[in-house]
Amino acid sequence: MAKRANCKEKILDAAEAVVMEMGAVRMSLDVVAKKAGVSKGGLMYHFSTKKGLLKGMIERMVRQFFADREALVKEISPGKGRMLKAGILTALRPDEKRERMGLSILVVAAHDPELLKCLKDVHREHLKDMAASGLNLERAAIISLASDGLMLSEMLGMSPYSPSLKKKIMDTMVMMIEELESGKR
Amino acid sequence: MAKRANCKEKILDAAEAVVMEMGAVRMSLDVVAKKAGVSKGGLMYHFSTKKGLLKGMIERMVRQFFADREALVKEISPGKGRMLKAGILTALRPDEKRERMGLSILVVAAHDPELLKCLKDVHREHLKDMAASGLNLERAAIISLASDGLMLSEMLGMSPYSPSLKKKIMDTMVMMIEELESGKR
DNA sequence: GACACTGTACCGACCGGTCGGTATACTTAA
DNA sequence: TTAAGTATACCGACCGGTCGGTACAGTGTC
Repeated sequence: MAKRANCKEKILDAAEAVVMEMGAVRMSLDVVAKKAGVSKGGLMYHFSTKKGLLKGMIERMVRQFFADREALVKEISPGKGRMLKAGILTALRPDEKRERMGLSILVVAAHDPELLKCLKDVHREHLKDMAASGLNLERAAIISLASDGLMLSEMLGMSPYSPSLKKKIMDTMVMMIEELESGKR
Repeated sequence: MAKRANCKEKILDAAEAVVMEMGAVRMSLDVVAKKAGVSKGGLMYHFSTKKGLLKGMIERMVRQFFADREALVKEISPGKGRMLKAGILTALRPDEKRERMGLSILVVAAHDPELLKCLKDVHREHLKDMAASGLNLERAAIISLASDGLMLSEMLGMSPYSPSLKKKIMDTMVMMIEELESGKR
């Protein structure tokens, strides 16, 4: 056969869809396989354990986040806070991809929290970038954390912010980064 | 008999401990019962379904958060940002109780996300308080979100911040609230 | 025939939930 | 005083079903 270079992607998509529709604890291999339109054997061929599937989910998520940020950063005028802005705008962009990203974190956290260590590495690098950017570290971290908080709250379905207020908050975040850039504090 | 007013509490403690030790998906009724030192039947007597147990977990968590904040707010000098400060300091106080609080959110999110709606209500009320406080709403929200972000990141084990940096970040948050109070911004 | 898969049947552990039963304390009323 | 009845708290065997994982016999393509 060999026509499926994207078979793994299809399975990963299915896994996210299952989590979205049925909840994190109900993401079993059988239902993911069915959703992806492959047999259980087929799924096991690509991901030999459930842990492998979970790992595949976060790794793809991280890859996708970096790719999206990469694409966005070009549209932002240069400055010390450019990367921070791009990160926030990427994480908070209101689309289904972003929603699925949160779900991936949730399933993995529920099943095998140690797999999230790779996200810790991502955050650590992010922190290093911030420290090197010349912005006030604590204040930059707070803005970055606020973005995480908003994303995570939405993923848990407990964000009380309307889309319009969310938009205003995002604008204010960008403004605060610019204040940091100008040293105004 | 009647000596056990705290039997439910004991079970809730056990449930949190199980999540902490074994992960959210492994929190089964059998192991919670064993951990609590009661039989399965005993557990089912107090919480007739798993959903009931989960509900008990978040409800206790919310109660505890408010009680702790209530106690803390008295120690903070009056001002428009008093409640916000107390909330942040309560959510971020580094102790085991706080750690367990995050875990409760995680299990519930994994098993039955709709039970988190009560947290949405809590946040909504919090937002109303902020709007009424006279502080700049977007900026106050950002600080509050940063506190959520830090707590949630820690709960997921993906916070890259050292305790000392975390402390500095918390201090900066308090400082920013005071800037907001003085209308400097 | 080697490779890249698919489909299905199956395993044992574990899941949430039920059920019949027990022990103890309190209430009632003959 | 005591026997009967009621309510509360708890036990643990058990049920049907689901889980992650295995085994293996195909199947179409190079």
